[in-house]
Formats: sequence, C-alpha cells, structure tokens
Amino acid sequence: MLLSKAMIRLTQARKKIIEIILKTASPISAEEIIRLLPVNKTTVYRQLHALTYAGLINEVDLADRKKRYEMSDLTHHHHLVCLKCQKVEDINLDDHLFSQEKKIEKDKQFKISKHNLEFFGYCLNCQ
Amino acid sequence: MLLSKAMIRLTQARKKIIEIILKTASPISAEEIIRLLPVNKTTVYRQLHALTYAGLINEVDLADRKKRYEMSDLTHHHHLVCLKCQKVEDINLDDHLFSQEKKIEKDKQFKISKHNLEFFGYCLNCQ
DNA sequence: ATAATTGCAAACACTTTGCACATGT
DNA sequence: ACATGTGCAAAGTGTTTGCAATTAT
Repeated sequence: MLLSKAMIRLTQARKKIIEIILKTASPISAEEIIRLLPVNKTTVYRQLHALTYAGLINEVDLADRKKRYEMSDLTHHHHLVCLKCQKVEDINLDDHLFSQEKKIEKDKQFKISKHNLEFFGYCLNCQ
Repeated sequence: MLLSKAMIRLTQARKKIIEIILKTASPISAEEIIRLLPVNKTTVYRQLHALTYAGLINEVDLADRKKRYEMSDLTHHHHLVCLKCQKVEDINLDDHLFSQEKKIEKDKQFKISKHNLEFFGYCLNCQ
C-alpha cells in the first residue's frame, strides 16, 4: 500500500478505514464506516479527508446529502443508483464523455478537470 | 403560469419564489433565495418541495451539500461548475446518454428514470 | 368557513473544530 | 522526543418538523 509523503504513519484507525473501503464493492459513506468500526467519528471524517487529499480514495457524490468514498485506483467509471434500496453499482461505459469534454473546453473556454455521471432508477429487485 | 392541482393558491411567497427562480439563469440554492426574499426560510424550503412535487421546478445536485433549483420547463441539459467561483453554466450536448441508458437497462436489468451529468473545472475568469 | 400557507423555535442529519491526551517512528 | 493522530464535547451547515396564527378562495 503506497502512502504519499503527506501521510506517513500507518495507524490502526487509518488501516481499518482503508480495509473497509477496499473490501466494500460500492462507494461507502462516513456513517457506514463509523457504524462498522470502533473508531471515533471525528477520526473517520478526518481520515477520509486525509486519504482523499493523499489521492488514495475518491469522494463520490450521489445526490443525497452524504459523501461516499471508494478506492481511487479504479478505472474511470460511473454509478447506477437504486432510488428504492439505495444500492450503488459501478458501471463502465465506452466513454464518449472525454471527447465531449474537449469540445466543451473549446466552445465554452472552460477548463474541465473532471465529470460526474450517475444514473438513477430501480434495480432488478426493486422494480 | 400553470399550477398543477396539487398547488392551487398563488400566494405572495410562492409567487416571489417562482419569480426568483425564473429570473435566475443558473440553478439557485434555498439559501440564496432566503437571502433575497423577506420570506421565512421554512416557507422557502416548503415551497421548494411543493414546487418540485408539482413538477414546476427541478432539484439539481452539484456535489456540494446544498440542493439547487431551476425551472423544469427547460430542455434537458447538464451543468458546468466552476470549482473556484462556483458559477454554474447550463450546457447542451448531443446526448448519447439516452441510447447508453437503453443499453444499460438491457445489460444490467436496471430501470433508469433519470441521469445527472456535471462537469467540474475552471471558467475563463478563474483559470 | 375552512383548508392551505406561514413564521417561529426547536430538532435533525451530517460534518467540522478546539483542545488535551495518546501513539508511531 | 516530537510530530502526528485520536477522542470527546461543542459548534456549524443545511434542512425539516410541530404548532399556533394567518391568509386565499
């Protein structure tokens, strides 16, 4: 596990938080991590920031009010969110989006650094 | 202005809130509306719900923690968000996304009801 | 008249901060 | 030893709720 120089120590709390995010298939919220670990919520929030800053994990926004996190060494992908059971599935799509970004940068003189794309609907169980 | 049967009365507060959203080019937050109007925040939040439920306005999520609102009788579009000045610009793109949705529905057996797409980066002024 | 709407204060969910104590190297 | 990390309580946002008073039809 590579930790940038911004984060040297491999403490118990940090290790456990990374493990949880690693073993969770879909983006996980601070609240869920707090529920799963005997670690103070302040520490969890602080580590989520630190790990995001260090580039090890990514913040994911899914249109509810809480941030979620996933490992960042994944290939670029988007999310499928069930409006009933809240389950989140990763999805890879042949991405026209990067070429669209080029076009937008030109047309709008806007320097794009990232995009978010989420699909909302109902999973097989819930429809 | 057409109000669905769920919302009959055209009260002062409701009228002012609709006017503000109409005249604001990009999605506006509850906080901004509260700042602009002599209307209690509870009323603002309640009207934003009611108007959303009535289908007159749409909730927009832009990866910060607050909801924003725009008139819903706009053609489908996405958003360009400046990470420095927070300015939001609407953007229309020839949408491959609906055809992608079809494919996802088939592959994943997931019934899609909507999607969100936002681009983040720096506007001309801020880059 | 009466159902819908409003304002106020209090509660809520999620996240952040200040500070003293504990831990990793 | 000393910088870094931790826990606890308290504060900070953004949003929602209960309830009594007000307003639109």
